[in-house]
Amino acid sequence: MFSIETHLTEAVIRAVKALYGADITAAQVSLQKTRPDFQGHLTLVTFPLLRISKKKPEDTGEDLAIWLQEHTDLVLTFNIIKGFLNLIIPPAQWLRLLADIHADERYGLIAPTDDSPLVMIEYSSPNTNKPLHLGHVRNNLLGWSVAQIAQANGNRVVKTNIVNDRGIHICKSMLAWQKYGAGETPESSGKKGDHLIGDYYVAFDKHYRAEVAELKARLCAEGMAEEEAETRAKAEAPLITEAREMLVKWEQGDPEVRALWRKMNEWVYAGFDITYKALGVSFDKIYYESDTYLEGKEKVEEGLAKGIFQRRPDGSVWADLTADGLDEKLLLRADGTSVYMTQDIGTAKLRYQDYPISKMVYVVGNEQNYHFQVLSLLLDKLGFEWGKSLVHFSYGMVELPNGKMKSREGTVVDADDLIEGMIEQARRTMDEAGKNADLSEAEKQEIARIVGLGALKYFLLKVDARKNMVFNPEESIDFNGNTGPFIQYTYARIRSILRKAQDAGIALPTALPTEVELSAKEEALIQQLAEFAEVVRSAGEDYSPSVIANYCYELVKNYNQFYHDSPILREDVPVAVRDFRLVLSQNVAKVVRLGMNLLGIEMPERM
RNA sequence: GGUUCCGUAGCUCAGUUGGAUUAGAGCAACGCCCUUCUAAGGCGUGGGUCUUGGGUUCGAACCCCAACGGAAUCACCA
Repeated sequence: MFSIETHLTEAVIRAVKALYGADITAAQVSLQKTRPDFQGHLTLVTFPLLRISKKKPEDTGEDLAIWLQEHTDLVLTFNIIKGFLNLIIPPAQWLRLLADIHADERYGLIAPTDDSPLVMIEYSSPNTNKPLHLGHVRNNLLGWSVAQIAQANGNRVVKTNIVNDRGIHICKSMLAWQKYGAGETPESSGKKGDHLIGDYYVAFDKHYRAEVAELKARLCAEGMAEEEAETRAKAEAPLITEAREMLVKWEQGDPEVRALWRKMNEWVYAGFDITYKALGVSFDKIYYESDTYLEGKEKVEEGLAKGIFQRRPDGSVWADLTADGLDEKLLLRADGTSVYMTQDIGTAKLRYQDYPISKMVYVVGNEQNYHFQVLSLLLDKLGFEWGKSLVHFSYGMVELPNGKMKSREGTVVDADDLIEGMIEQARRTMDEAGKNADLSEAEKQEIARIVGLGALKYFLLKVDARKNMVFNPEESIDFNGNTGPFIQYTYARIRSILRKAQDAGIALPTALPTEVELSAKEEALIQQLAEFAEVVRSAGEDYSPSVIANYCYELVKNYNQFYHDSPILREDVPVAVRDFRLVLSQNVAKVVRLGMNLLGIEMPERM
């Protein structure tokens, strides 16, 4: 693919050789986009070259500029401000660049081949005792997007999900359902399965706390100190005791408990599937902790035999990571049961058996940074090739204006409610604008879905993933300004123009006119379009959907300015100009769509 | 206390292989622009000691050191 920057960089290297007799590398050529307040497209910063030229910045710039003008067709004119050589690229180069972009339906994206590296991306990984909330939504959208971006950079991608389907938390829901459920099912109640299970998790907590309060009061009355009474009550309340007994039965494979567990998990999965589908995310392979939690033991035993791990007198197994600057880490309890870390080792083992993974990416919140630091070391010690280079894609929390979401305080933002609310809001905005009168109800609803989800997804993905972010439920998510709908709207407008052109019998030119005068805005738009390839590359390198989001916004913002003062289909526009503008618009739409699709955001043809 | 991350406009956020006098958007506030390709748009006004203090250099929001403020983590929970 033709790139003005690449050619210019090479030319500068030759110029420095010719003028000053020195060999420099591409890395030493500081070429950047010219700032908007100056004349030019690209700027060569000559300060770093002064040591070579042994001349003043102005003279060095002039030497180089004149050489470039004489020996290449890349420089029309130039201006120099101190160490900044601003280059104006001839229009023919921009037209050539646009023609290249126009010819490539998937400009900027690299298609994977059978030999491409295999990247496995783990995301979502929910517990099965309650429905998904806003924090999970951020995880799911980031995971999906990171997978799309990895693929766009020429990797084969396997999306995976490890479902935490076992443990005391599920037993709590199961127990509460047995006690207070009266046989309620998703069918009988009309509730989504995950919400039904979540309700019983809450019910457990409510009754448990009542028991604790009662028990504590009795113990205090018997003369026990308050603090001790509270600890005792929490540990010995009948409900928690029963839940623990249930977990033991589960581990023993008690048929009745297992059957209930299977039934209730199925309800949850059915509920999750609806949410996943609404979010537009999916997985290539799903792992369940009930299948993997025993697998890690074998690996730990192996490490023990190799002398990587140590067994203590009580029988527990530890990894000593003090040499790596970390602590000692428990891998097996004294009774031989596994812990979280053991499970992750087991899961890694299974994945390695299933796929020839070259890189593993875990999309998991930043509260687990330490865990993944340890996991990386352990997997490496155990001989997993990708262990050392595993990527913990560590993202920040979604907070409310008053701080964290707390289920106790009922401030958890439910994923399903949020999605539904966004779609409804999109529909209202749409109906008020009244541009949808000729559409069928189904079409209206489909656009509302695309726009509502676009708003939600863009809102969560435009922010740097590493950072904690704030979501204000009162203000809700905007549809104006730097938002998904703003970008979708621009796309829909372009599509509308293209439809109108077609209706008027104007064929979209396959080849660009060669003789067109370009405005500065138009040249800048082509330049920006061309940058998409580099943006995708950089988003892939940094695992950063927000880079794509911000690029799309900037592109669309600039297009809107162009749109505002450049007529396209009006009578007085010369044919060559009209054709050029149609092609430019079409390619802006194309690139924006490709970019937004990498975020999992769909683009409406109308809105 | 140790480790990691963060601190940019009233609010939410861009801006890191250091670059140009005047640090950008959006929201909120206040103006202007629809008989003209979709006004979910465009244009404008006001709003900042880039937490603070040192250092590195031709040049620092960005790199280094320290302080202050906030978050996460340092579980035989997952």
